[in-house]
Amino acid sequence: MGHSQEEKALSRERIVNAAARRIRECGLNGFSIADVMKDAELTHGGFYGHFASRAELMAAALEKALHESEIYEESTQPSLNRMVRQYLSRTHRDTPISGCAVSALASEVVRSDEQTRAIMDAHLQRHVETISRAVQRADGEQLAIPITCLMVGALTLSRLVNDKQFSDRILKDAREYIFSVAGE
Amino acid sequence: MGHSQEEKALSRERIVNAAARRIRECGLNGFSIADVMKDAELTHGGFYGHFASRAELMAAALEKALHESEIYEESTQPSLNRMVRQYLSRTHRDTPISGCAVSALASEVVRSDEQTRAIMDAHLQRHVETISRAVQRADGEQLAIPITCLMVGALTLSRLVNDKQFSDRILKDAREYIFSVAGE
DNA sequence: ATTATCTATAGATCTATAGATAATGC
DNA sequence: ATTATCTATAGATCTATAGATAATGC
Repeated sequence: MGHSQEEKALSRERIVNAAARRIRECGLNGFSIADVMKDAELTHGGFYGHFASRAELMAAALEKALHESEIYEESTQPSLNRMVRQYLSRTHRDTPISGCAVSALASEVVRSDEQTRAIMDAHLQRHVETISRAVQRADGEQLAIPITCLMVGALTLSRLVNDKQFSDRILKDAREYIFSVAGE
Repeated sequence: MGHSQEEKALSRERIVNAAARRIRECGLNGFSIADVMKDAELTHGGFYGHFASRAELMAAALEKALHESEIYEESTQPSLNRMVRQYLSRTHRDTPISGCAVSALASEVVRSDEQTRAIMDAHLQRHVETISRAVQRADGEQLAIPITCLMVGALTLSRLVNDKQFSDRILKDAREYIFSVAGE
């Protein structure tokens, strides 16, 4: 049963973490509040002690999910090569639950409410700027958007196809193409 | 009330057409059977005279939606320039309801059932081959996948951002980039 | 006493089905 | 007589709320 304020804060964090994984695993509408609360080891009735609505949780969960896949950008400026190798890896393809939320949710967020779109929009703009700085070419600004679109598109499509060989090829062709254009 | 077999076939076509638009407008789970039947000017109880389940409609609707955005590929071999100008146009961005179903649904289909994924998968492979033939370069085969990923990614992200200027820039940078690499 | 969480449920919505109705077509 | 469609509803599921319970913290 309910305990200290400190424990409540930890409960809230568990709820947000569980939801941040669920949205990438099941999509924005592929799970219920009861599912998330079960993941967080709480009962679903307790949810509204933490959030006023499902929409409020979704906003917090999307921020969390986007921030997780953004962490490496906050350290010292990463090289484009390293970012691309990580983003277009088989490991990333096979673990969407902890991976890039843009790839996992983009086509759904397009149809979502204003707040949800604004959160992903802001993330995307920061991401394009990170790529822009990482491109070691005079025309880096012109390349940043195409490279970002290519990375997101390639990861998404590699997850879509059933044929493992073709999926591997999507990742490989995309990686090598980016290296040939903006490699070091 | 119910009439001839010919009328039934027309009813079925109206249902599939309505669903093919709905999936692109609202996503795979953003509408009910009642919504589709209303669009088709029928009552929702009559649905199961045409389909055994919602899943059966979804398969037919996805095939239809993908086929619509594929029609230009069936005519005489189109030029890459023309395909790119149409795909990465503001018109296409602003009318997802009749546009490319891959961009509208990719991240949802990744999490969908085997049949749904297989339908989009097959379409994607045909699409990559069409692009491959349209690229007028010796290394066209290596370019086809990156160009496809870039096109899908750019359209999706252009629909995501709120800032119209930034959205226009995504389309423009992606178009010009493809032209610079594989233009005629 | 306050509050974090739990149990139980109201109200809305969705898929699928049952039975009625009004056309078709032998 | 058959069948395409309609009306009505059963059963499942989901969000949100109400009231009970068992901790905390003055």
